Amino acid sequence: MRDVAALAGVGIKTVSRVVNGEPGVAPATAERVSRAAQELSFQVDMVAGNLRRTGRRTRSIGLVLASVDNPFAAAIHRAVEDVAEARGVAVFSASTDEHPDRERALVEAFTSRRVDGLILTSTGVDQRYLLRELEAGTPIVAIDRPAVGIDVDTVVADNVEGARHAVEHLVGSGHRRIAFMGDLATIATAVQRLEGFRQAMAGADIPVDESLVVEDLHDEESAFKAAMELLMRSVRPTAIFASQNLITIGVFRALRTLGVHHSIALVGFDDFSLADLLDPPVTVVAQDPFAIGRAAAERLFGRMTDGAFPPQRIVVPTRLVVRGSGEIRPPVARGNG
Amino acid sequence: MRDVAALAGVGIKTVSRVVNGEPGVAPATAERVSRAAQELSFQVDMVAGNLRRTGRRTRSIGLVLASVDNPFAAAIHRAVEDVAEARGVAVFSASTDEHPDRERALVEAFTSRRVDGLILTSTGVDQRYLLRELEAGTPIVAIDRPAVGIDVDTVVADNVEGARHAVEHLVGSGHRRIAFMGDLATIATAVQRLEGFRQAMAGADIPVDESLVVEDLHDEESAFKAAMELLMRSVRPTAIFASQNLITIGVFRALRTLGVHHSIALVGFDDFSLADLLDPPVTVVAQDPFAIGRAAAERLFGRMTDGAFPPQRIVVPTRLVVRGSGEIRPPVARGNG
DNA sequence: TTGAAAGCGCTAACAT
DNA sequence: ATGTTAGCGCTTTCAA
Repeated sequence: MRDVAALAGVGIKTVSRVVNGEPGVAPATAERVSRAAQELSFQVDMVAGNLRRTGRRTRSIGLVLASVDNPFAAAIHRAVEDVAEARGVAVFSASTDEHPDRERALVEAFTSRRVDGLILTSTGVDQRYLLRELEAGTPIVAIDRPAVGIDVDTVVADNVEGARHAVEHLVGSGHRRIAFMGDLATIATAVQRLEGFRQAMAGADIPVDESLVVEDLHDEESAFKAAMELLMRSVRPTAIFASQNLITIGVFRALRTLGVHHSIALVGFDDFSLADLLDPPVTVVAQDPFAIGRAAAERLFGRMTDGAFPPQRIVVPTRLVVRGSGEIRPPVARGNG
Repeated sequence: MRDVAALAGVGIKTVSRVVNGEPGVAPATAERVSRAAQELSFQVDMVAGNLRRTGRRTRSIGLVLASVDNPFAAAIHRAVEDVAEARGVAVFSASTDEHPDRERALVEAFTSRRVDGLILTSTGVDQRYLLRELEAGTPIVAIDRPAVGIDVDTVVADNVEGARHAVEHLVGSGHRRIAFMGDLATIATAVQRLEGFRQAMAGADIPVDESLVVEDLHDEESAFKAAMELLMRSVRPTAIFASQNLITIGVFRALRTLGVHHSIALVGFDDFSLADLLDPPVTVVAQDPFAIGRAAAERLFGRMTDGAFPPQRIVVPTRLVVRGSGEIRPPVARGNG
């Protein structure tokens, strides 16, 4: 920058003004500076600027996801990127794989790089370690799940309502023996979806058979095995509510493997690509990950300019997508099934 | 850091040594410093350190993808992250949507933040604007497609061979009227896959009917429409080779819509989730995006420690996954069909 | 093993 | 409209 200033015959601050598009430079001077910068193929060093910039901003944010390689998270990622890019902000991203230790390490990697804000999919244990950062003025937005022990903006799906809706849908088709297949109980959304399941059952005066409640699944494989086990019992469910993407697919594979995909109903939480082309097409409670990501990013940037109001909780609605698998009716009841 | 030094009663450099785990500090001193750091809840400011650090490293890299919201790119992303994380390096990521302008803007956003390296999915036009950065010592690795006009490490799939293999597979089932449905002709992989298609046809002495070669598709929608048009002609193909993920799905939807999914063969390039559960299950040439991402990241970090050998070209093999749709035989030929 | 001084390249604050 | 000076918080260099 010094060299550019020398070549253009101006002060260094003028160069700074020009390359940053700040006002208060005569067009002719600006032109001269631009030419000199071009000549020397000068590029600003934001790292140096970050050290002194107002508010100590680095124009970067950190995005902590369960895994970048996961369609739900990837859609959020894309939405966040689009909002950030429009503001000239770069995005660091990383994956926790649901490990609290990894979450902390990633957050520290980001905060030590002085990100201007953090969007976090919490692993659900305890986020009080973020208190200092929060007090220091770094905005934080929790997505998909609330953060524990800190009071921050939160953007989540209506997990309880969505799950209740799904189960009510099954009940409406006449099902009473409905199984719940859930994700890790450390994940807040998994717990909430189970709560929605219980609410729907209670609302229909159906006692929950706890042997039909399976938790701590996390991938296709474990869901497949659990569903196979469940479906090979003497008394099996007439419908299954799967609380997550990969679990839905694992359960679907089990239904197909046992040839009962046209006789046992299935509703999944979270939509997935090609669900409509399967046999039967899979009924799901669709989330809107783009809306979640966009809302989170907008909250985050909103906080940066005006941090003086209480944390908000934004609930993004879900939508039941009726496709077929969820409309299969139970076998005609004899007695009190 | 000054405060920590004061509290621990040591020099500032000693604090620096301790928090960075550098050798040459007496255990007792280190302990005292650690305690003081804890007390003041001190966290290093990497941004400040970046200004002076040897080699001007920032311990961050930039990853430019077609879109982070795309299963192929997301898998690459995850693999890159895992390699980087093990080295304490943070990853900036962003999406070009195949726009050269956006690519440049993103690359500049990253280089002005002084990333230690760049992994780039080029939009295929011209990457000579990276020459300066390259000469300045920033390692660059092109993934999925070569970069144009600069000589850098490159990690790609064996597009020509993979496509040829797919088409040979169709020819082996007796097909002669084989359609090619390709991505944007600006994308190098699309061109290479068409080349593989032509090689296979030439190898089997089958003249290519250019009316069956469709290019410039890019998403499900456009592929669906193009396939519908193709399949409603009086003389239609007996088999289709789809050169990309979303195109394969779009074509599949068209086959289903017209009820010809059991009579017209389909092979796709790039595997996708649930391909095995469709009716018929879809035969594909599977790529290995994790291997591509891992190889690219390892090349990148390799360059950082030893940049003195010529750029390498790493070709990650593909694999034909036979599932059903690609094994459908053509109707019995009468005459020279 | 430890510390003092210099300075990375920029931006802020304050002249002019 | 433009320039000057100080200093961001660290790491480097070099001396003790």
